[in-house]
Amino acid sequence: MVKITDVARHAGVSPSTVSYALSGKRPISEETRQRVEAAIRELGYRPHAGARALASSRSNVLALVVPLRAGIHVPVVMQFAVSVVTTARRYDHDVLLLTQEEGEDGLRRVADTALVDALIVMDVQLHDPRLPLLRSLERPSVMIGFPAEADGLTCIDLDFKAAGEACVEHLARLGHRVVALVGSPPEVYVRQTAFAQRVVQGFTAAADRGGLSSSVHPCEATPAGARLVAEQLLREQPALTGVVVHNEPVLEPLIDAFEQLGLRVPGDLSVTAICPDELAESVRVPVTSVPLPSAEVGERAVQLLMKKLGGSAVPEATLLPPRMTERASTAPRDA
Amino acid sequence: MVKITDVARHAGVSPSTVSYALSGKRPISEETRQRVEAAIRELGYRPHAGARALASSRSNVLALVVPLRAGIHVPVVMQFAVSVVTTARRYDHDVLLLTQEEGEDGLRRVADTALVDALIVMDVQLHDPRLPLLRSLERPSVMIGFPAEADGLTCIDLDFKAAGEACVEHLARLGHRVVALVGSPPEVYVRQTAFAQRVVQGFTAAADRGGLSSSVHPCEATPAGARLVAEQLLREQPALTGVVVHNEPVLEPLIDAFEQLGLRVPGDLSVTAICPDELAESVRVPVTSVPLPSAEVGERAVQLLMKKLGGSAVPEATLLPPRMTERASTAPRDA
DNA sequence: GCCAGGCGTCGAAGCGCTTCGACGGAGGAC
DNA sequence: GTCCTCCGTCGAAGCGCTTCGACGCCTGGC
Repeated sequence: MVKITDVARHAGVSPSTVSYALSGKRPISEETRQRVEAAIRELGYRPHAGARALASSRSNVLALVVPLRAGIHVPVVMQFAVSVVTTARRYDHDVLLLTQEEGEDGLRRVADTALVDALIVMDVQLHDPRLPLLRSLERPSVMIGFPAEADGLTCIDLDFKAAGEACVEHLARLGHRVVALVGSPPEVYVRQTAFAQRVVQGFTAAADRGGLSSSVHPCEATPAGARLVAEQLLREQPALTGVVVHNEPVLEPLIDAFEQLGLRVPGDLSVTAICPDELAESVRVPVTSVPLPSAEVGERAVQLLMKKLGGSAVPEATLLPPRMTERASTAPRDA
Repeated sequence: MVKITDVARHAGVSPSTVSYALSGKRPISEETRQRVEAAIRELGYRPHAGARALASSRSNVLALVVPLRAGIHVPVVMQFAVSVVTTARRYDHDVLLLTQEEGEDGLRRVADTALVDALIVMDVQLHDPRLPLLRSLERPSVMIGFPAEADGLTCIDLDFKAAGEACVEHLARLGHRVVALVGSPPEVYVRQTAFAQRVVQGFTAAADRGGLSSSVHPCEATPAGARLVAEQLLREQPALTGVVVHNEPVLEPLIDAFEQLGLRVPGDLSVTAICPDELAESVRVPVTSVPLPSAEVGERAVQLLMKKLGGSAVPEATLLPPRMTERASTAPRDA
């Protein structure tokens, strides 16, 4: 193994000079830097991560806790993860993967052993048990999602409440008076997953404000679940003309089910969704949607963490505004 | 931060004794061990990962390279990842997440900096450019998937060839004489992704052996792609009665398309798939399938790595035999 | 009763890097 | 010309842990 002393000898300088040339923490003359860089290249030098972590008390590794529970859409999780890793690399950091299963112990472990410098936590619940832990940790963290009480913590997410509102307002603008939200599976609400709750809040608030009649329907993430909800809606809400879907796997099956029950989209029923653009576009009837900008959220989460690691203050809450794309699934009522 | 010397002082022993009590690498009297453990608990001691890595030249971290290219089924990737993380934790290891995008440089980096002790690589191609790199690395690795030439490397995967054969043989046993394989999107074959190729080999070999007439059809991973292939099959293979699907997202849409074209499953057409059990079970007509045992593959991959890290020899190739589950989508021809 | 051998523990020497204080020399201010 | 400053570099001291050799003591064999 080639080490920093080898590089130093080869370049005719001291090890500390090599270190400073690498980190830029002290000025090094152009000429010396060149020699050092040449030596590094010729010898194929790679600083030892452990030694570096020990001496600098920085591991340049971030922890990412991914959810693996029922009811969350896996591709979205993966998009987050990839975006986090990619962004972290831009800041010369790596990403350690933790599963929800490891729970609080896992967080504490990687933080206390100095395996990681900072943490990103996904799938936050309104009253998440990890909140006090994150507050007590001596390392910065960012949560993707908003708990009920976020004092002293840093959170970022799509503004799901505004997204719910945007969907309803879009439907209201088109003249719809009776709307329904087809949401996540029941267990997601039972767990009080923050983002699901906020969609409901926004949906309901906007409907009330606009004087619309509204109802909320959890839905199993299967085609069968979709059919069930479609039938139920038809039965219980015959005047229904607008639907908001916040449940990725169910979007296409639900539209199929409506059509099989004789409701044309958007002729009889306008449908909007909160889901990735790819999904919205790939459905037979492209769906007017508010995408969850996972790539942006992941990137911004890492950037927040980097700022915190750099000692800067960051806003406690970052809510990304929803951006709706109109597609073929919504139309004016009585059009 | 509490360190090993604090623990030692508190327990009235030397630091090395604490270390040996923790690692078990030398005998320690029961009584001393108790005192050490008590001290650790009382002080909340956590060994510093970097220091440990530096002194022992073991980081207790594994690298996992996940694919993020088009045409691979994301939930399956996630299952692998979770299984790898979970198993690694059982062996007191953590997992560093690398994306395919980082490529060979990323592998070399984490290996050379001693950030990780060993590597797991997914989505192997027949002529994978990372092969020579993995051979040259001084750290053990395991590939999930089989390249064309695996000499000197360790590979594990479902025996996709046998899986393809099993599907055909099952159909042949039921009396079907004309079969088709609906496969992955074209780009997967263009890239020569190993597992996709092997399914084709097994499918074709078994069909030839059994004197069946067979054809292979790549398929875009969208409902539209499924419809296209269904129509094409109907047109070009009117005598077709058996289909093997190896393309998760397309399974349900394909069956829908067949039924809309007037073919009943399994009445007119028997369908088998290579896909996760959950998917096979969630389709309207539960599908006879060979599951990809991702959890087992991930677990075994980690175990192989642990053996290699322990200095033991391991088999170069581990092929997990396919296990078919019969469901409602297959029936005897002319039944 | 004496010596060999092993068990249990200690001390010290690193592992490879960063960082702090120091220092020589060059340049600017007066 | 002198003094001060700042730039660029060096040396040494750790960072917190593991591990190797050494050593004392207890046990057992004869």
